[in-house]
Amino acid sequence: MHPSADAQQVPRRGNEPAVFRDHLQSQGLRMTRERRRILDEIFRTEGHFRPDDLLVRFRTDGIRISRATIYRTLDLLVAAALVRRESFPGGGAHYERAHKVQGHTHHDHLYCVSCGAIFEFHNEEIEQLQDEVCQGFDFEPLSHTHQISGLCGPCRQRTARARGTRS
Amino acid sequence: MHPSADAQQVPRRGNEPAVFRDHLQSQGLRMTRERRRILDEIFRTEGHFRPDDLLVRFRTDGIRISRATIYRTLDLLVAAALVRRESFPGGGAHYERAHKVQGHTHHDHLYCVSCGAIFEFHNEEIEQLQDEVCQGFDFEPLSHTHQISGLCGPCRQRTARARGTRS
DNA sequence: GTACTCCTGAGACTGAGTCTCAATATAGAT
DNA sequence: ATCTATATTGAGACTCAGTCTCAGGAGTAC
Repeated sequence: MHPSADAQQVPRRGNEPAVFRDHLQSQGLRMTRERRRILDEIFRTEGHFRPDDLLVRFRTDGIRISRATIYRTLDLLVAAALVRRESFPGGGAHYERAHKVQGHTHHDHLYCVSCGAIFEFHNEEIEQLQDEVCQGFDFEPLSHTHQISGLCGPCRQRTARARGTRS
Repeated sequence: MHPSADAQQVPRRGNEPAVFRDHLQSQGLRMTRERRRILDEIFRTEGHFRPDDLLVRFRTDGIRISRATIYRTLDLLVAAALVRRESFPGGGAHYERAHKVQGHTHHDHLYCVSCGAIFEFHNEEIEQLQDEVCQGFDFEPLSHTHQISGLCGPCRQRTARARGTRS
């Protein structure tokens, strides 16, 4: 890959409004006050959030932005690769800032199907293998969701015992 | 890990009813006609299915099993690691037979955020690294969801161009 | 067979996310 | 700065997956 091209591909931290504007323009879409406010709100805070969290925060601040607009804008931000969507079994979608932006790391999840516990992990080798897979498909990875479901320590012992005793 | 224990851990193909029964018994639950029929129906066919697909198939065969029972049973099958749950952005959950069972392989997904195209991939090295991650957490992996979202060929060119021209 | 509980079905219910459409705001041209 | 074409918004109705309730039915142990 071209190192110079790469430098342009990875948006700098703080550069999100320009990236978003470019994405919108490329599709003939407009940067509106609502879209800018939603973007600002997301990049003002860390961590996961749900669409309704944004709605509540805006309401609290006396800003009226409709639920429909929030959902529509989140779709655009995901398409622009600025925001990442994550969904856990049994819940609505969560969103978070994309971690392609310089200086961020990201994590994936272990999910216990029995008790619902969530653990975070990060493995650089897996990340690299993913990129190789994508190359093979002429696919540009923007984000990913990697959840391993299974049984954590305590739950595992219970289920393993039950399975082992009878066949 | 103990190789002998492993042989017991991996259910043999065709052994699903016994595995399910054991799981139920271990929780003080019962193997009912409905649960058995749902299990049979799932293991009679290959591929993904949605809960309502089962509902329709049963209706077609003149078997009345309620939606509630199907959902409840799917939860139990997931907990017993016989069935795997997969959810794509913007759609309800899909289920499929778990692939820990001998003689099956499984795949993960590339998902184009722009056009919605889905590609399947399988990478054995990633699988192994996952297992290592799980060991580090004292976590028994039963299934996983690994989706890479991004841009496929045509969509990628459009977005990459838009991002590259202005900064 | 009896009893103790778990299980099921029907449909009401919940909550996330989408759609509609009239009113409004944006980007670009003049 | 003004104008115009058209993208965008808000409010709420709507859809649909999935959950809950509860009265009647059915496993399982003895």
